[in-house]
Amino acid sequence: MADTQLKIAPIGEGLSLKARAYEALKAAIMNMNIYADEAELRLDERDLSQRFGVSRTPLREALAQLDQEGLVRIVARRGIFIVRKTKAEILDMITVWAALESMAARLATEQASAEEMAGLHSLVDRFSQDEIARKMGEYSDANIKFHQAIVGLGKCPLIVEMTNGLFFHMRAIRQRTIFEQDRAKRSIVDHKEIVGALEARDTERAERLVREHTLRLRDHVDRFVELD
Amino acid sequence: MADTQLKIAPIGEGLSLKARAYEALKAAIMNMNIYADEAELRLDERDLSQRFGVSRTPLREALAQLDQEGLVRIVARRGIFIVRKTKAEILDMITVWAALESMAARLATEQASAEEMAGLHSLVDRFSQDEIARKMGEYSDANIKFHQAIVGLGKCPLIVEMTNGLFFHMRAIRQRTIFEQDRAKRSIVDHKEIVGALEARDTERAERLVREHTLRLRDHVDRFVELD
DNA sequence: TCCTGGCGTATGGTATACCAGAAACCAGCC
DNA sequence: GGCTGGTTTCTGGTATACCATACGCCAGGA
Repeated sequence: MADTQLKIAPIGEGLSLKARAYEALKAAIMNMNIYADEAELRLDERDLSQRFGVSRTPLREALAQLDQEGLVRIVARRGIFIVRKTKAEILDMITVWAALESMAARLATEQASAEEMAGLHSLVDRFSQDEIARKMGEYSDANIKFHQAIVGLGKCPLIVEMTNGLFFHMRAIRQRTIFEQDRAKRSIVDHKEIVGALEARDTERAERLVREHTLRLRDHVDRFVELD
Repeated sequence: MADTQLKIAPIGEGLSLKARAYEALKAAIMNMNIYADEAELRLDERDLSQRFGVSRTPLREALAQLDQEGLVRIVARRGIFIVRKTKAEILDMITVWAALESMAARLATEQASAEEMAGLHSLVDRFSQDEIARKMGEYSDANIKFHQAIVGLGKCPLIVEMTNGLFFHMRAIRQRTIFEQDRAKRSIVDHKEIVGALEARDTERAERLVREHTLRLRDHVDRFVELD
């Protein structure tokens, strides 16, 4: 299996301009704090096409895709606007997330190997409670990684894809760190319980714990996060 | 509240060519039995643009959208192909459906009014068991309507939107009537139980019944439907 | 001062021409 | 006869010019 084959270097990026524009725009929107008051929520096709150095055509296709995904809204002859999710929409996304991840947990108890479970276990252990206070910043990422890991163990590509979309939209909110804050402590406990249920192959319990955990986050956001 | 206002007729279709092309293509694909052996799965931009009487630009945007939704697959310099879902993908869609609808049922027990529940009840009663044998053709539609009704009662627009997308993809398979067939009888019983749990506001039970009902369909498809 | 209507401008929508790569086809050599 | 190389053609990708409309500006009149 040694590389007797000649591996040609990837000359171009290999991606279409549309795809590159899409990724660039997505990244740009993600790295922008769209909830800041002074945020410029309006985009201009011609301006962007100049800055990217491509024509409007591939750019428009990329924007159309972002529009369909709900990141921007294109209004004919008015402009293209970066979408600020309403609180209700955020809550709905968390609800769907709960539904999908709990189903993934259910599947994981039937599909995942012992090794995969072990990997999950270590992911939780790495963040023992006392570390949290110091690593609060990192926690949010680790938290998402944990949930994505569970989703992955469900072995259902569609669920993975859909939750990735949801997580992306959430990242915009993450700026408002209130999101987890003093929920971190509780989360760790929840996560340990969840891993326990998964490893015990307790389907019903794993599903229930995951659902309740995420729905609790939903209630938390509902009560303490102010958007709109 | 009488109409003292002058209601102006909608002069044009009001829709962009892109939107119209999208709808037309979607309808065309839906009405086509893409699983027939002789089905022409290849589309041509130039040919379509001539037949629709619009230029390639709006057509391409419509196709790009269909591509993103998974109805077609665009391959650079190769062609545009109508997608035949694999069996694994169908099963995954049913799994997600189960996850979303069971969550909707959960929400419905908390959100839906008594009147709405009654509406659901009548929907089931209209299809008593003995009628089924005769109306087998209609059953599939009624079945989907029932499930959509439950999803609607959850009052979560995102779940509604997502399940609609899933149902659309399923319709292509419906041709192969095996889908329900001798499951109709069992379905009616299940549906009545589900309505019962919803009306009793038994959150956990409603969720469980809906999930199990749909996962049973999943297993049925897994065992008896042959695709690919 | 405020309303009104014309008109210019900005912006997304559409049409069209051209580009580049892949596949099919064909001629020619071994 | 079959493989090889070029060449043609078909197809999606990209660039660009033009179109149509929503909005703002401004002059004019009540």
